[in-house]
Amino acid sequence: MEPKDQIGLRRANLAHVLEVLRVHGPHSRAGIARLTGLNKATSSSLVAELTDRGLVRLGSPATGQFGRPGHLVELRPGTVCGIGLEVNVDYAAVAVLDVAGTLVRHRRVARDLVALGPDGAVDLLGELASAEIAALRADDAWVAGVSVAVPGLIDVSAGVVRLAPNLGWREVPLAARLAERIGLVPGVDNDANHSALAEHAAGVAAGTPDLLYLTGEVGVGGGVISGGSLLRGATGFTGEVGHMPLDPAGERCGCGRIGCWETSVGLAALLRGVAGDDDPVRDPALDLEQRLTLIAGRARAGDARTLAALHRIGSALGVGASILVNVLNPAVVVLGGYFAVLGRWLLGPAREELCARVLAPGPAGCELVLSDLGFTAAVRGGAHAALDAVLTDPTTAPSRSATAVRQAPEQHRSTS
Amino acid sequence: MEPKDQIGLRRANLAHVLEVLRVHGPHSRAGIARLTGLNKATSSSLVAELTDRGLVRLGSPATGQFGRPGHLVELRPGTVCGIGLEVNVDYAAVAVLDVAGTLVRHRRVARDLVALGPDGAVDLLGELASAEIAALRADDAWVAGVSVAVPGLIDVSAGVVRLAPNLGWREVPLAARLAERIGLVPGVDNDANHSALAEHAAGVAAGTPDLLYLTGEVGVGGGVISGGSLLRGATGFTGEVGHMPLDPAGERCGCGRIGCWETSVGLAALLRGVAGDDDPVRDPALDLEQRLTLIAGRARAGDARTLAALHRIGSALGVGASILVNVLNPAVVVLGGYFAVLGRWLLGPAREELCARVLAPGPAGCELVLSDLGFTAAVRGGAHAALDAVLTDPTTAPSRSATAVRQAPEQHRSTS
DNA sequence: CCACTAAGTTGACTCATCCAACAAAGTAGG
DNA sequence: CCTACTTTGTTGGATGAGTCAACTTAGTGG
Repeated sequence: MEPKDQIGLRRANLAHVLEVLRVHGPHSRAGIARLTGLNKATSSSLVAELTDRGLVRLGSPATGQFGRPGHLVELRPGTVCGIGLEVNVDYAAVAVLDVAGTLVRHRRVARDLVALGPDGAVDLLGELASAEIAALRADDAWVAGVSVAVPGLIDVSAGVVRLAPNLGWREVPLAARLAERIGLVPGVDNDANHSALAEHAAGVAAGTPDLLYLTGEVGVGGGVISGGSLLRGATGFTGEVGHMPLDPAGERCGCGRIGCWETSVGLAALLRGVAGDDDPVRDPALDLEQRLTLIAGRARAGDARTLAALHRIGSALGVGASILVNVLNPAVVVLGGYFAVLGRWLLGPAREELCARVLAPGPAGCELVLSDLGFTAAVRGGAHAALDAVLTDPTTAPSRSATAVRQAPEQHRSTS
Repeated sequence: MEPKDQIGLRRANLAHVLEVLRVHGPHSRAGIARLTGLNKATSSSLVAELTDRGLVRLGSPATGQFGRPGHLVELRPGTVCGIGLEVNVDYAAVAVLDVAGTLVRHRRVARDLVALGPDGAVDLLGELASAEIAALRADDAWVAGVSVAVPGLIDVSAGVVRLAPNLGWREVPLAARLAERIGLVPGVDNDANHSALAEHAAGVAAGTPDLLYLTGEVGVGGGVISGGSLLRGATGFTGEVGHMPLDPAGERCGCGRIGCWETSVGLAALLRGVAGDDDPVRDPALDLEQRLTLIAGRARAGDARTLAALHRIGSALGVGASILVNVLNPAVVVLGGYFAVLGRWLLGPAREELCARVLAPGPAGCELVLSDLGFTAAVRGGAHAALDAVLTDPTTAPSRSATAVRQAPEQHRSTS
């Protein structure tokens, strides 16, 4: 990790320049030198190399007040991209982001993934990814990597899905299986972790070094970013917050235990709360978003039962979140999944409980916001995770001048 | 943080060598080169500089099997030391550790700190620290730093105790106040955080990059080390685990809320559980350790009430720990404070609940162990925190040859 | 006594950053 | 319109860290 070489030092400084551009936006080479603390000459040299690798470009001849105006250096859109994939219960998705953070492409296909099974899922994901990779290569862009979000317990280093209850998967070597289809080894991670990365990189909480992301789906998952990096834990299973035992007198959970947080804030609790057994919301022909639209409509119309249920869920959400806030002390808690869709009615009671229960003084512990990435957070996070490899080691991106001469004969290897 | 200079690179490599020696024990320069991936020549040069700074020394002429035997390089005891301080309700303590991790000195004085108040505490801590600093200077040792552990909410960067309920402190600028007495600015941190550092550096869980430390005192505190470094959170208030609301039908907590974890596993719960109103354990003349000895004696003797209470507490401990384990996924959970003293009776039921509730597959999530540092963990952790400055930047330690010539006239500045 | 092996040192070499001087490209004011 | 001023970006030389390869040193084993 720590550079030990001069070349490692160079790597770190290249990465540092990219980081500065990501955080502070376009700047002249002199400005970069000031921001990084490096010498002007070094800054120029670094920018030259990054330009050669297609990561930055010289933009508009900047707005100067005095003296010679500089040329702005900006992250170059379109040339170096990361691909994010997502599997979920009833859909799969793909997203392409470039280093500038712009969404190049996003596609989502509805499919019953449980019925397809792991084999079918690998086929589907492979197709989605291969199409994007081919399109990017045709565009002369370079693919920095691919990363897949899966709702379940993931062994990140091995690229294996250990357990994904909602998909019915167990011990699926997803990275290896996908690698056969797309020609490069993808990363695999939990969907909440990927979503947290997306929020950290580009969402409402962009740049916040300490944030907590909560997904509201069938289960409730958590992704934790602390000190600027994703918490992984000893075996990669952090953020399993759905089964916190919050009420010994509560209901039985799908996991077999009593009073798990999920039983009061999960999707099942929502449906149970707002709708009786023969309510149209439960129509199996409806998908998640249609149901949520229906519920939101009732809430907007002032339906008492709906509002009461949402209030109850909001409070329970606040109680559970307070535990996590006291343990992790994030600056922001981002609510994703269905929480974000119905957030308007959940946020009030949730904030009330949260603020009442957080021990840390000041308002710092109480910032609770809704994700603006909606259900796309996980895919986008995957793309960010894939891009992270280039952003921390820009030398992995191929040189566009030298390579053409020196590495041209080896092109086949890099495309394999 | 990241080195950007060659001199930053040098710093990082010096630190890397120290790290290797700390983790892998004494090695020859050639061995260090292999372990670090650096060149033999570089390794020699780095070791020479570290020797000059008093951080390492050449030890025994190593045990070789073939070829020329190397001289072992080892962390040098006694010359570069960190000082840890601790304030608690009924005692204050000081500990001195050297870079080799050996406890040079440990002293603990019983005192009613609540009665003394912040001013008295500053006096007492100042005396304890100054005595050690003077002794070390007389020994020609160099003090790398001082760090104080306080049971409460600490603003680490400002060195201010925001709130320490058990001490009755509020907004005490401890770092600044102590700096006046001892001539250097000490670090200040939460006692659980410091204890976690101690366990990470030298306790039962030494070297584990992901661990959770739980203190059993009047309150219950948590220190989290994840990915090899201490979790601090946005404002430095991580690990406030005592007030997790685990039972809506539970007892009222000192914080005013219902069913906090502390109400079932804190020291008050222990006393309530094992002893009636007029039980000798409640004799106000007894201090904590005497009470615990008494309780342990009864448990050993098979007293039914005591055993039942401990079993109940153990279970509650496991339930609460399971939440933290699911969120943080540590490899080890270390129990400190009174949990460690009575651990023999708590561990069984706690492990049972923990293993039943942890979602992560395999035995990884279930390792629950007792601290072997006992009530000294926090002070020791302070000393480790102080040493951390030198270990991450060895160039802060004064050169012993060049300094004698070049910096001799400036000696006064460095001792001020 | 002589191969053999591995440790540690030395001096030449590479390469990244720094430094200082300089050329370039604008603005402000007479 | 021209000149002083300010800031950008480049250039060539200096510093210094790490690498490499050859060499010396110091043991073991036959």
